[in-house]
Amino acid sequence: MTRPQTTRRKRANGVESRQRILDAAVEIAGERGYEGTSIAAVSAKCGLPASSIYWHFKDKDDLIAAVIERSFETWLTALVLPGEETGTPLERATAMAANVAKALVDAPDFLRLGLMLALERRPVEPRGRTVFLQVREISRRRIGEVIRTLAPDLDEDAAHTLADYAVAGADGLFIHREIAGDAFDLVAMFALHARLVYEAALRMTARSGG
Amino acid sequence: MTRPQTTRRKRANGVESRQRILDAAVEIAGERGYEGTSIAAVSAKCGLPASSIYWHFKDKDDLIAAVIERSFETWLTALVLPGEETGTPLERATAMAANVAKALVDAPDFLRLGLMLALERRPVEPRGRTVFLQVREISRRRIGEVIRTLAPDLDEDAAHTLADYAVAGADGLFIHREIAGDAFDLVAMFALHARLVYEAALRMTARSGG
DNA sequence: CTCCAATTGGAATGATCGCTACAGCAAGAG
DNA sequence: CTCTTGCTGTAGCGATCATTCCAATTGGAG
Repeated sequence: MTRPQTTRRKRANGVESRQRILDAAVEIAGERGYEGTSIAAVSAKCGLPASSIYWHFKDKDDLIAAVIERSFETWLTALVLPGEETGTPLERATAMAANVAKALVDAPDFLRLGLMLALERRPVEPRGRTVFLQVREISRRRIGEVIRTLAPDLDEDAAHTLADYAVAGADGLFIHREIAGDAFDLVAMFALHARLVYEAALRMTARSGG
Repeated sequence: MTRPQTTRRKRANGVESRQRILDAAVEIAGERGYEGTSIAAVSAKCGLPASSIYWHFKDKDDLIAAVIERSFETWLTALVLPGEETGTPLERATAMAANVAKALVDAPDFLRLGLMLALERRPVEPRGRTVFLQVREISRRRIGEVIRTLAPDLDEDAAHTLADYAVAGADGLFIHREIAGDAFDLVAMFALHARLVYEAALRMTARSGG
């Protein structure tokens, strides 16, 4: 169990093979969904035999979960959050939304696959679906915090509702871009979305507070 | 070809069998997606042998397309559009959105399955996906017309953008309800969505027009 | 009755499914 | 050198896949 810290990882393939398998799997799963992702197809696409896939991953469910996890990390890496001294609160909110949209354009696999899994309701839930829903829930809470920061006088229910509305809108806009293609400017639409949510928060505050 | 108009449809099953097959198929397809819908599973659920399914439908793709078409008709039947003399334009818009949401709660299969198919990008596109995208495009145009009616001075680009935003929001809110369950009040959220879009249209009109 | 068309039942097709068993090979450790 | 570990290659397991074939069955038309 004492693993040697000297740089040994060169004898066959190892880490690189795992990446190749995940690369192939994310492509096929994004095309055909959970059930449509066959081990044989992944094997053919990455050039490694099925036994290698099963050496790296326990079973198909484990593979899909790993795909979700890695594509989420890829998306997180692509996501650059702006500094805090940018301008008005509205400008900061729209800039943040625009950066999320940019990351989604650069790394769409996470949300595409996650939404596919989220819409399915099979008797035994795939682990990848659970992972996605957890990440989604965390995002929802974070958006809720941002909303409460930007509109501190908003009551709890309204902030919760607006956070739900914000994530739902993000999902919907992403899907619309997946359908409509590059012609749909996701970054601009996310900025618009952020503005509408922000203005709604202001109006709701004024209504309940005054 | 001269089909007898006397009520003969009683000898084996015919029309009823077709409905039973579609009932089973919509349930399984809504659970497991396109690839996960096996003829054997549909056969087991509806009690009819596979040969009956293939007598009624050309192949699996034809079956899924029929499922989409019928669930769309079911949704259209559940959709009651309000009369035109209800109140302010805003009230009419929110009432319309609420009715769409109610129909989605009562008949969610169409949008659930349609979005599942829409997210997939398999090399040979299922006919059901094409059907769904066409219906969706028609809806988008209709929403654009409503927006132009409610905000006649809005320029064409802004109306188009808001129509995209409206359908995307509807999709996203629907998905959020599929994930969160009955605790998420889809009708109220659709009403809120309609209000935000409406107010955005007014603001955009004021900005460009004045 | 006979005949025909509409359905169903059941069995079978070859292909593909997820997954496993196991031998082979390359390289670091002793 | 040998031994172990990490990974690949081949073959194959039983199950299930979409689809087809064809022999019943059933009720209306003649």
